[in-house]
Amino acid sequence: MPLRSSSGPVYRRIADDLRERIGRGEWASGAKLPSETALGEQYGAHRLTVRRAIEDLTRLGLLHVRHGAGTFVAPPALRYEISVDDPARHATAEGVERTYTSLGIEAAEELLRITAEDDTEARRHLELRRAGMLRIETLLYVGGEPCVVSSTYVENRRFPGLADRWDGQRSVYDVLRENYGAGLVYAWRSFGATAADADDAAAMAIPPGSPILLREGLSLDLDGRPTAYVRRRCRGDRMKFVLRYRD
Amino acid sequence: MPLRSSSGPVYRRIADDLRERIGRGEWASGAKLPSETALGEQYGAHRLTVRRAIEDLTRLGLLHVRHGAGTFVAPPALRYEISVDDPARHATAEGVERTYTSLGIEAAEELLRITAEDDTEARRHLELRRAGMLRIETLLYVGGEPCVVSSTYVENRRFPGLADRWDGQRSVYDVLRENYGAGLVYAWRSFGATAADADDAAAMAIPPGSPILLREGLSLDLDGRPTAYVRRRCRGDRMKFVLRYRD
DNA sequence: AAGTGGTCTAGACCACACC
DNA sequence: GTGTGGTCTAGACCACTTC
Repeated sequence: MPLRSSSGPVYRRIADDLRERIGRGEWASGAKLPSETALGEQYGAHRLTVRRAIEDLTRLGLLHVRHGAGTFVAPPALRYEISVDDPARHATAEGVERTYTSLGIEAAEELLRITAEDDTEARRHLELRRAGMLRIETLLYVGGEPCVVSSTYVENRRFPGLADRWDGQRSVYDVLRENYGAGLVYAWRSFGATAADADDAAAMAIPPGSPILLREGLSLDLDGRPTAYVRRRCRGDRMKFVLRYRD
Repeated sequence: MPLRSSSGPVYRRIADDLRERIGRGEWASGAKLPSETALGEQYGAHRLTVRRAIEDLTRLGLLHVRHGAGTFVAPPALRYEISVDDPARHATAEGVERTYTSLGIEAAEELLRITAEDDTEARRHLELRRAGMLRIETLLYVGGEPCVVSSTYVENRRFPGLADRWDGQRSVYDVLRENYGAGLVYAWRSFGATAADADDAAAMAIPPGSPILLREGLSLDLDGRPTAYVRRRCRGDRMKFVLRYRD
């Protein structure tokens, strides 16, 4: 099989060709591609060269690879749209889980771990003069898939015994509110993009390096004191935040 | 040199070790690492295995590779913070360039091309019953670096001769306003994450697969008719959008 | 010209999924 | 067990930067 695009490295020409063949419908959504070895024979290229093309298309979200099973055409990315438009509605910081379920999206939050771990960014935002933070890590399943890893940082001495009072069933915000009487409102949220590190990748069952939507935020207590800094890492192919100005 | 972390693939252990050595200050920010071959000898691994580790760290933004010159420790990512908090201030859709310069950030927009190219997403948002769109592609330099690739879609027949009236010096929105009297306001904007494809990578001088912050938006004319759909692809290591609720 | 990263091939072995 | 992807080595040649 001759490769059409005449210039550039072989792996790119293979990627372009695979892309076109998928676009033409040669393999339907969810269908299994030939093995890497077989594709290598088709293109007259080594398996590793084909592999490089497949890796690139995987990061772009066009393919999905399952170890031992095969390489598949990824279904069109279904992105959950989360509205962040109405400051009033979001003045009260609520848990991620509720953010989704209130939109009619099936979601469940799981507590991964609570550790005493300092983070320079968190410390800066919480305006702490000395160390001593708790990091609460949770994993959010959306539509049955692990999609969001959250790290919430709070000052340790403001929430003594927090780890023990956790039943794993309530959101971070609810626990802070109910056990410590801390009312929380958002100060700001931010949106960025980064790559999945090994931990993110393992937690969300995606290849390392996959696009991640980085969602940070700071919550204040009712006295206006910085209280909780959260850093969420969301699967880029599943999440989307929308800011509506008018209909 | 023995590798510390005892489990997992070699390339990950090398990546972890390099990360730690950078953290310890063995190489300062901007400093040049040993060549891939030399690192391979240090770790007793093949050059390609080292290379895999370097690729991962590059996507994470810790390293920066220059073909023919070497591998360098990337300076801490400087992210430009763009406020999207005040709907009133942004009611009038303005060009990207002005968004940045009004924040005191050096920015310059360059017209790449105008083509007649249909896009199903754009067509849906613009609510067009039939094909016939213009795609205006621009590249925004921020702080001297190419950081944002924008595609703006408008209905062709609403803006006849648009390509000819372009002097390349004004923003898309200004051209639409001044030449066609189209007042524009934002309807919504959205934030997502994806990977750089080959085109994005070439335009912004980043490796393919790098994290990209995807910023879409729809503008309406004063009659409330969908008029311009824009899709911006921003370097994930340079951009950050902030939504402020209160100080 | 020398050094560096970019690409490609060849072949091997391992880990996992499915039958 | 068989087939699939995941990792690793060996060695080659090319393209680019730097001198």
